[in-house]
This record gives sequence, structure tokens and C-alpha cells, in this order.
Amino acid sequence: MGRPPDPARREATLARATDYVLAHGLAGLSLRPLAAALDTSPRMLLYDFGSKQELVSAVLAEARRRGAMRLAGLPPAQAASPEEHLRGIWSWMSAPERAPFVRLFFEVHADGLVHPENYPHQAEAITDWFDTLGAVFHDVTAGPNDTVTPTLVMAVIRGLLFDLTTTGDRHRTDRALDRFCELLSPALRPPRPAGT
Amino acid sequence: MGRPPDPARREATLARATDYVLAHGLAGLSLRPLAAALDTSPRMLLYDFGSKQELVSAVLAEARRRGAMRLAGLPPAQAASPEEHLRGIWSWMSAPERAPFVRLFFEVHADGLVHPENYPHQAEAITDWFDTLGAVFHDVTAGPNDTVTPTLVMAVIRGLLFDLTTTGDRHRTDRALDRFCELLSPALRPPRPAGT
DNA sequence: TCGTTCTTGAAACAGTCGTACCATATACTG
DNA sequence: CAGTATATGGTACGACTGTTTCAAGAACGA
Repeated sequence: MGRPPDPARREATLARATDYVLAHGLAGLSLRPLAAALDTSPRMLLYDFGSKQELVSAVLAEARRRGAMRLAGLPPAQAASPEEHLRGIWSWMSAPERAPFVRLFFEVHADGLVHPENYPHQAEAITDWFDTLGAVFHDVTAGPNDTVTPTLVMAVIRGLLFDLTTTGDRHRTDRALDRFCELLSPALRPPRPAGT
Repeated sequence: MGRPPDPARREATLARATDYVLAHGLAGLSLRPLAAALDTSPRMLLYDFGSKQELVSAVLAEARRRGAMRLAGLPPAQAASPEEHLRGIWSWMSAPERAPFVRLFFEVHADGLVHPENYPHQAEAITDWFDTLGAVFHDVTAGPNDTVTPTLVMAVIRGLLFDLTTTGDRHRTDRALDRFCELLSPALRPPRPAGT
């Protein structure tokens, strides 16, 4: 008996809160402005999520979930060469539509450096890529469980994203990825050059 | 006439404030705890620096100045091969003693993504490296003003620093830099391989 | 309608924030 | 000594923070 719960409300609030955080960033997040933008009240945010920290955790999980969903729409793995796949990943991650996600990504990382206790799953956000990239770049890896090449590939992408978001110089960062592809391709196409 | 100004006090405060920020981070910085840790008062911090924002700017400038000074102590440029120089840069920047600087670096970048107006010199922090690295890696650059290779090199270092600070996996990140050196060396040692 | 449960508003609490104001202490010149 | 400049302590202001408390509204079953 009694009034039935309404879980849809919490979900809708979470979705719109995630939009808000992606648009405004995590750092200055405050319950009252957030509630005002969502046409609700701080009271309800606490009612639904318990505390601000839990709200933030839910928002980050939702943002991660969205990113993973979007990622599933990438060009299929085996269809393209590793080099083309790398270019695809770069152009996808560096696209302006992904900028809010990238920004939030860097923001979480920075906050995690100061408060590691709040982000227990942060290392997974790095190592999660290994399964995906390890399959794509298996040509150059030492073995199926080698994580070195995926580590380097993701480092290049993150480092170039860092540069791009700071300087806005798309031409230079695009060409730097081209250069990396050049360095990578002799290791990919022939069995192995004699130099090594 | 009147009591003579004491600029040394401001400098000493700045130095200790920089220590504090390097130790505690920029995000949660607050005048009262800072003043308490520095055996002074918020009143004096405002008196010396005008506002919190100006204090932060001064601290960041001081941190940058320290980093540049430390950097001057690196192994001399021409003495080593570019590959050895790259390893030197990586082992220097990834050393635990540099962790506070790296943390502050990432923190400033993240805050700059949300409030670009506060960091007018951020792009320079990227492009400043070009003169230094362009000279070291001139072998593989298209010309003296080519910035692509330095961009890639710094992206690898920043991306690996990102990984290292998040996962703490020094072995894997070290090996990823080794892998990058492998990819780079055939482009360095012979005049040019026939593949390109 | 009553009881029960979920939902929601308004207000207040205890704190922190950057900063401004006012008085006083300190150190110097004449 | 007076005069004058810098240096400093204390305090309070107004705005903001996450959270709590109290009460009322809203939707259901009996």
C-alpha cells in the first residue's frame, strides 16, 4: 500500500544532471545551481542520491556509460588496417562533439591525483582499453597479453588530446598523429625490417 | 620617509606558498588554511598579493620558474643521442621527485579547460618545448621550423605521465617508452630507410 | 475516509569562502 | 619628540556550501 515509488524521476534527473556536468564541468559543481538548472531542488537531489558525492559518482558512471555506448558505434575492428583504425580512433576522440567528455575525463584525472580515494575505478579507465586495442594491434605486440603497444598508442592519443585541448592547434596535432602512423607502419606491413 | 617596505617578506611567503600548493594541490586551495600553514594571516596574503587570484598566478609562475631551473640541470643536449636524450627526459619527468609538479601541471590544465580566461599563457607551456626538442630531434624533422616531431614526442611523454600517475604502473609505462624509442630509432640512425 | 508511503517545499544550521574595514604596531626621517 | 609610511591583528560582512529538520502534499490500498 502507500504511494508507489517513481524510479523514473531519479533516472531522468541523473540524465539531465549528466548533461549539466558535461557542459559545466565537475570542479565548481554545486547543488543549488544544478537544481535550478534542472527545475528541481537541492532537497530532491539529496533525496534521490543521498549525498553530493553519490550524485557525482552516479553522474560519472552515467557519463562513462554514454561514452562506452558511443564507442560501440565505431567502425568494425577487423575491417580496416591497424593504421586506419588508429586514425579512426583519433578522429573520433578529437571530434568537437567529444570535447565535453574529454574535458570531464581530464578533470576527473586531475581531481583523482589529489583525492585518489574518491575514484577507486580510475585505473580501470586506462586498462579497459587493452582488450580492444590489443586485438587491433596484435601485429606489433610481443604476445596476446602484451600491453606495451596499447599503452603507447593510448598515450599518444591522450597526449595529443592534451595538446589539442590546450592549444586548439588541430593541424599540428593531426600531423603529429600522421607522424606516429608513419613510425608505426614499417613495423606493421613487412614481417620486420632488417634494422632491428 | 616612513617605515621601509620589506619585499623579502612577500618573496619568502611566495616560496612557502608554492611549496604548499605543490604539496596540497590547487583545487581546494583556501586562504585561511594556507595562511595557517605559513604562519601568517589571510590579511597578509591579501596585503601582499592583492587577491587570491593574483596569489595563485604568482604561485604558478614561481612553480614554472622552479621547473625551468631544474630543467636546466638536464644532461647537455648534443652529448647524447636523441634516443638517449628522450630516455633522459622521460626518466627525469617521471621521477617521484617531480610528481608534485606533474600533479600541478595536470591540475592547471584541467582547470584551464573550464576557465580558459584565467590561464592566458597555457598554450606557451606547450609550445615552449619546441625550441628545445626541435634542436634535439632535428634529424627526423622536415625542417628547422617543423613542430610535428616535438609535438609527438611531448604527447608521448605527457600521455605516459597521465598513465603513470593514474595507474602507478611504472614497469609498463617504462616499457612503452622503450617501444617508442624502437619505433623512432630506424628513422634516426640511417640517412633514411627506403620504405618512406 | 483513514492509514501509509512516497514526494516535495521552505527554512534553517553550521560551516567556509574571499574580502573589506578599522585600529594599532612598527620602523623609519626629520 | 612628531610625522609618515609600511605592516599587522581582529573582526565582521555577505555570499555560498552540503545537509538537516519539520511539515505538508500526493497517490495509492483498505
